[in-house]
Amino acid sequence: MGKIILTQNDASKRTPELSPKARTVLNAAKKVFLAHGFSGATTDMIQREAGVSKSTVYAHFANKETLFSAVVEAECASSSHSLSSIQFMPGQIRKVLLEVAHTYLDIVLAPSGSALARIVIAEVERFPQLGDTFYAAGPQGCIDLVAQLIELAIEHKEIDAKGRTAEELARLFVASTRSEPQIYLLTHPNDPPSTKRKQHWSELVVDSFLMAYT
Amino acid sequence: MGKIILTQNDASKRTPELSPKARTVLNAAKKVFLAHGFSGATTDMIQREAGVSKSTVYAHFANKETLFSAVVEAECASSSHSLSSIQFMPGQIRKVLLEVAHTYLDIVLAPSGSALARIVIAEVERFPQLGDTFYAAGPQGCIDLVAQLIELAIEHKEIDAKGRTAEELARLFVASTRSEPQIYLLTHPNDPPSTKRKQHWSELVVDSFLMAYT
DNA sequence: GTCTATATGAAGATAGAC
DNA sequence: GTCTATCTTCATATAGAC
Repeated sequence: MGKIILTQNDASKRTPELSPKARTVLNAAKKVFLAHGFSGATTDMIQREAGVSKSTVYAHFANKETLFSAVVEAECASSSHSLSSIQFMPGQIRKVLLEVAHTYLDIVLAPSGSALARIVIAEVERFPQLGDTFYAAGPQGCIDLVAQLIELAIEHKEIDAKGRTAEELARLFVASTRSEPQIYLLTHPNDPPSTKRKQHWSELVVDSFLMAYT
Repeated sequence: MGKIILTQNDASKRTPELSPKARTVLNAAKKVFLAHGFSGATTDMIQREAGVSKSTVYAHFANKETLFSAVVEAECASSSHSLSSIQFMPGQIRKVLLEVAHTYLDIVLAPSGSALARIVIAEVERFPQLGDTFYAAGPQGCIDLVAQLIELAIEHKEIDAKGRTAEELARLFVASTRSEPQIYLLTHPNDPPSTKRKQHWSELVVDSFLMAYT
């Protein structure tokens, strides 16, 4: 938990010097970039959305690339926040894993989550470091959390790793949870899954995982 | 098997009237679009790559959008071809599933496979039908194959579906296989997984699946 | 059908006044 | 710092000759 609070401090300390106008520009840029991607977005759109002039944008951010990176990094930092509150509960491993699956799917499948994945995947060759930032904050962050939960469950004899490491099991669990709903949404932006579908998928994943490793 | 041959016929019949010049343009466009995406690619690049003039491009394809769609559809049609040769073998379910996993990962993680996924994900809002085409040819095509294999395995008592349908199990298996290596590669284009890593992941996925459903 | 040359429009970035 | 007006570049698409 201490770790989690430190992460939050890092995030808010990363951009403490942003003036109100700069924040207005950043919020407008977030909206425009998430909706249209890097190439599809224009500085005119951002300028209009922010209600400022073109040169105000360039007064606070050197160019379009800098602004894009700032938007993506801010989104990555804030996106997986809701996962950090999940805690291990003895004797409730199924319930805990279901909560992880629900929460992670809610992040990944939210409009902002899928838009973030879409623009990072689209632009990672132009902005290589954004791939690291996204993967670390998203998939790897969730894997680390689940690995900790699984280690505790192994100690409590609620999970039998069958010779695998907790990290391997976590990687498999998180991948299974995310994969199918995410690729479907990324290829069908106008057909988001219903709550019922998300629940059904989470149960399939968790029950299959526990059948293998109990 | 008859079904597979029909699919091949459809694919080759879809563009039978393409003149040599048009095919030259299409191949050049494939190379340029897969490397730079839709917005990043310019008709100048395609023109130069094909060794023709600008108006030759427009003589065969109405505009940049039409050319892009043609490229993506051709790639989708040809990409998952190697999966179709996999057949059920009694008493060898682990071996068969490992072969599916290896083959599917080879497709998904190949340079052309990941580039295809990248540009479809990036441009699906501009070209909604390409999302359908990609998902049907890729993930869903693999799910259908695995569902058939699992049905046969259930008949042979090599798999116990535990109340689930073969389609659900196939969806889970295919998703687990693809997810982690794919999202890693899509966010780290210059760090493709080694053969050893692919093999290790395939074994983790297949063994976990069989532990749950045997 | 194919080429060269060009029209047209859009978008990133800047100059100069306040 | 902020604005209006403009510069410059570049990409799609077309016109007209062969």
